[in-house]
Amino acid sequence: MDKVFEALASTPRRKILAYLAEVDLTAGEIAARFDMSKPAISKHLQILENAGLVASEKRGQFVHYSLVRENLLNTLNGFVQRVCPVSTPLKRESAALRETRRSDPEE
Amino acid sequence: MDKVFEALASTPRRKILAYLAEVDLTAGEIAARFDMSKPAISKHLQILENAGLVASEKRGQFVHYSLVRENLLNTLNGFVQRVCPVSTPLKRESAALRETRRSDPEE
DNA sequence: TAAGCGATTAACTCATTAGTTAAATAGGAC
DNA sequence: GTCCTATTTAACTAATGAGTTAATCGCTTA
Repeated sequence: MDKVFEALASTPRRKILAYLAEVDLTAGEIAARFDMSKPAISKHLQILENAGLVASEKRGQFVHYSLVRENLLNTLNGFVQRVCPVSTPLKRESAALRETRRSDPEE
Repeated sequence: MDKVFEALASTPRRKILAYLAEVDLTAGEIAARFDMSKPAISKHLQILENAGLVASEKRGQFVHYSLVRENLLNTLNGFVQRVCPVSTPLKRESAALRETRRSDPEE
């Protein structure tokens, strides 16, 4: 959880997540979208992966990155629950996502 | 938004928010719950207030701090929307909270 | 096998953050 | 006014984070 919030604290990292929300990308494709060196992006990707927010898969010489939505939702949901115990915020979202994944042929 | 995620990146600050979710507290009462100096807590509170996550009110020599739920929910909601556009996560929560506040005699 | 490209690691710099103690500010009580 | 308490500000230190360039690793292909 600490790692997730730590990872989310950086604007470029949140931007990476936003890109990956649209489509899976290789490290190079991600780097091309930023005005920043590749090693810098590589480090950001490591942090995101270490936080469980993205997954990487090496295919040939490319490394493909994809978003891991579940951990993000669970973490934010858990925190919101603790701080705003008024109702049940992201529960429906998480449930909906799990449902989506279950019927998703990929992955 | 950057400020919010920045503020949430610190464990003690998230803990402060959790305390304030239960009850309003003075700066001293908050500091008493941590193994940390008062100036350190004061700085954390400033960061939280600057991010719009807490509000302070000086009453006599005490400064009372309270949680500002709306900004937290809106920010997290907005981000989740961008990254998980699958459905409508925190919208109901925000709506419910606004409803609560509207009919709340306090504040 | 040599060249080239994608990606990461290494080594380093610079700026920022988190914490400290000591001092200042401001209210309340005597 | 003087003292005491609550809180913040100032000044400083130590650790961490974000970025750089150069070097390395691994895969592809000619």
